[in-house]
Amino acid sequence: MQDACEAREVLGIVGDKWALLVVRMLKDGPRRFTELKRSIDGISQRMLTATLRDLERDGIVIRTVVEVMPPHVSYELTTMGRTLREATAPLLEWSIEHLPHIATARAEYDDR
Amino acid sequence: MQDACEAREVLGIVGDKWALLVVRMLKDGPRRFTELKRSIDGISQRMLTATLRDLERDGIVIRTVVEVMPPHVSYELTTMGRTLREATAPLLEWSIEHLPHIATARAEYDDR
DNA sequence: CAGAATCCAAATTGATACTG
DNA sequence: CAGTATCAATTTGGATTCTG
Repeated sequence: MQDACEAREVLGIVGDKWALLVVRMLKDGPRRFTELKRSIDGISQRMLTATLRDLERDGIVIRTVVEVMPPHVSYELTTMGRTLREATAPLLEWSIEHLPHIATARAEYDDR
Repeated sequence: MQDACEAREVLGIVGDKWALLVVRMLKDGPRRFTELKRSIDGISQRMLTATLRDLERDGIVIRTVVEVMPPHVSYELTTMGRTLREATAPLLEWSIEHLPHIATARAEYDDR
């Protein structure tokens, strides 16, 4: 299993509780910190900050300070970030297709 | 963002630290508990048990007690489990392709 | 607005020992 | 072999307060 190492590394990125949610929010272009905060239900500003910094560190998002009045901070996907987003698309489709089935399986399992 | 809910649910499955690693180990057919334990480096037997139970509960793996001597327990992917495995394949390819780039980005970031 | 810093509660996890 | 049970340690995360 020579690629087990790769699999684990990528899990450090996508396995993060919020990372893929943030990537998804950025798929249609740049978003501001507050926009992200508002649109990702339940995320604290602490976690959003941490998630964004990790993604920035990994070269998946770019952080830009926009010097208008009032100034704000904009985040957008890098080229690599967009390829990541594309690579996760099948997973989202899978979830939309199978989640009902999973709910059923789970309910049956819990009945026993 | 009407599918945010789906995205979050699926993260509850794939976002698990070990789940995808287990699914990957099962891609070529059934494996026994101990085989999985050995081949997934660093997993404790506690975590393997918990991960397998979650996957079983969600209808992604099947647990079978094999009544030979000595008896053992076999795990294999369900049909749905195999579709999940296929849906995660692009992500693995992505990781193999981009991980070096991520390492670079990370190193540069940390230098500052 | 976009964070940083601090504090604290809760959830995860590993190590270990035990069992049918 | 394939777990379960328990405990301790670490991590994680939320709430809150403060700042350029």
